[in-house]
Amino acid sequence: MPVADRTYRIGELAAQSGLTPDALRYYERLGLLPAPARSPGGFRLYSDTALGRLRFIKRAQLLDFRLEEIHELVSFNGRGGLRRCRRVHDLLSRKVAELDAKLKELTALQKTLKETQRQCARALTTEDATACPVIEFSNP
Amino acid sequence: MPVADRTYRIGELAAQSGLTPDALRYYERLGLLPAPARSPGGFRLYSDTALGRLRFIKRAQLLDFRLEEIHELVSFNGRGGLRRCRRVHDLLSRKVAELDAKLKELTALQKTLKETQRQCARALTTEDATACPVIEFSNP
DNA sequence: CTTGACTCTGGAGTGAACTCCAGGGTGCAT
DNA sequence: ATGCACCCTGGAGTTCACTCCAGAGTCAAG
Repeated sequence: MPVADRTYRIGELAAQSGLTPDALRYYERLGLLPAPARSPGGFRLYSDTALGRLRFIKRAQLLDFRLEEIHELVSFNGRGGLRRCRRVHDLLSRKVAELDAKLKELTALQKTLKETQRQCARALTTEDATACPVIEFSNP
Repeated sequence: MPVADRTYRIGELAAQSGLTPDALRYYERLGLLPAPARSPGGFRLYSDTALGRLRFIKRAQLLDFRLEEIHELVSFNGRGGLRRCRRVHDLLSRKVAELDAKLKELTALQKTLKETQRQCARALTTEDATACPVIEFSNP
């Protein structure tokens, strides 16, 4: 699955992942990103598995997991026993429920938003500022 | 549309809106919430239009508007002219696009999440921790 | 009136997730 | 061998959206 079997220095990995070197070091401090190999001179040398981990982190963040929760998720490695499994299960359940609710809400809001934006665009083309919708799309 | 034509003190409005008095005063400082009438002694006296505004703010927050952006939205009152209208339009366009992307991503993630959670639940009922999925749901 | 719950202001503090910095060292190309 | 871009560490600083606080005042009920 790896694209190539090479190593990255921190700046390169940062660029690949859309983060900054500082953010990567920060993740390492938090235990989210395993401490990578080092060059003789002390530079971090990442393999592309690190890239996978970073993608995972970003996706989890999109799901509104906080970094601490993500840490719990990634530090589960199959050797945590049932207690850990239960913890993971609970985290996921809660997130699934939250996400369901959020998706519903967002989908509804998106409709209103689009409608408002359309009105706004029309006001713009007719150059009639008074037709610009008063932004208080506070329906239900 | 108002439920009743009465006034609320800050604690009451806070309770109604699920916020805290501190948060309401904070919003007022930011210009998100118009400065309300005051009692002779200096207490804030809100009408229920404030409640509408607060609901608006919460919805906008759900849409990932930051408070500063929300401020831009609510300070548009139809008397800002076309420039303002354009600004609002741009904000909305950007948000609509962002939200489209986010919804797509979230919907996809939700599927993976549910699948993972299901596996996890099965591991739990069979008491087989090794069947607990390694949480690295980092597909595409 | 007194009491107790509530409110006022201005400013400091919090947590999350970074970001920036100084004062150094590394490494590769020329 | 000398630039020059990059990297190191530890710690301080930033932004966002609040939250907490002290010290003082308000107000409705009993």
